[in-house]
Amino acid sequence: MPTDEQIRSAVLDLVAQVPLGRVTTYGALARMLKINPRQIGRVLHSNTNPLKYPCHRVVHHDGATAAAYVFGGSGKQQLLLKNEGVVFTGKRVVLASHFFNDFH
DNA sequence: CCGTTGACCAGGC
DNA sequence: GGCCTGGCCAACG
Repeated sequence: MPTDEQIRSAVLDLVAQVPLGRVTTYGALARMLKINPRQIGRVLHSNTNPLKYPCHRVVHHDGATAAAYVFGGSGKQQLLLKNEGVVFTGKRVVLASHFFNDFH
């Protein structure tokens, strides 16, 4: 059994792999690590380190941005993503063209 | 110890 | 797509 510390670093490691202009979802990460999606959110929330881990590239399963993004809310997260060239349809990311799944 | 909460998700309407 | 419901499970008070 992996310790929660291993889980934590595994999540952050995966997030760090998401390239510029691409995104992934909480659920996708959760399935990869065989854990509950809520744990993903917990890890990202308790480890706000935007400089090292691009947590703004993690969105909801439907492409919606995180409501409680620590840096300034979903609006700020959208701004950061748009800044990387991510295309939106209204309030949600176009997952069809930006979803990243080629993890190591 | 226990009820509540929450950076979620899938299914049904 | 939107709204509700139930399930999930660790963290918090």
